[in-house]
Amino acid sequence: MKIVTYNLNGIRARLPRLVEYLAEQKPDVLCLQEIKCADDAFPISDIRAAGYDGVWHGQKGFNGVAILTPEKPPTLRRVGLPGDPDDSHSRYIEAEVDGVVIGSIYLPNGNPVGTEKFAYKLAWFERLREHGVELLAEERPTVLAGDWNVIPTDSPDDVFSVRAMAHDALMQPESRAAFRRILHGGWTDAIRARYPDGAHYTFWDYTAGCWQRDAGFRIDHLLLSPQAADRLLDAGVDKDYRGREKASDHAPTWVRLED
DNA sequence: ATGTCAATACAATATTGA
Repeated sequence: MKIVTYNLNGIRARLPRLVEYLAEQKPDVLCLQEIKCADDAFPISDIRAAGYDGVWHGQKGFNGVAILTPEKPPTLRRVGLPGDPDDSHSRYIEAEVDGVVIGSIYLPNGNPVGTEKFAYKLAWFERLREHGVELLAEERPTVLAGDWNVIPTDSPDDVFSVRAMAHDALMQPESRAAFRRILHGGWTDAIRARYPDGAHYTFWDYTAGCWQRDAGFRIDHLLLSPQAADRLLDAGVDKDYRGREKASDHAPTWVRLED
């Protein structure tokens, strides 16, 4: 079972990449982020024409998440993260696929540091941790997949330049502590479980020739519950999609679980 | 600081968010 997370950076602008990915990789579950479209603008007919269906939580202009599956849509469990009824951002959707619980996450970027945006990021992180505790209590195979907007460590395996990114919200001690606190609650970072070392970047900025000089970092993560981690066969990044025409700035990142 | 991009408001460019 191949479960993928892919921050599209605009589903309409990226429709050729999306359809191509479905045809070439045939994921069993595809979690999307930054679809950047309202619910009624979601291109479901194109997705159905590609043999997939889905559930989505859109928003005009920015944010927006979805979960796609072959043939029929997954069983929707939740739209939006609990804990703040005033949160208007579309950043979380949760569904069940073949007995596996899947959350598609678009965690707030949080830049610039020291503003309300950074405070919102940390608050959202904590709400996600609390929801994760509820999910773990179910003791089921569960995957929280998405753009977590956090670079876990200073290692060159996680970030091309500590100096260049030092003041970014993705690298702040508070962001990392929030991520670690979730991991320490019992979740497994799939890429690092499969590959303790080695650069597995998932994002390369459009500016400054970052892709051409491999100036990337690792922010798209799949966190596994113990019941999912027991079934982990492989994990990786489909890096070549970043180098294609009209590419997203993220690459699809995936796990394969034993059926 | 950006060698960039997408979406929006608006009507050719500026703003926002990344």
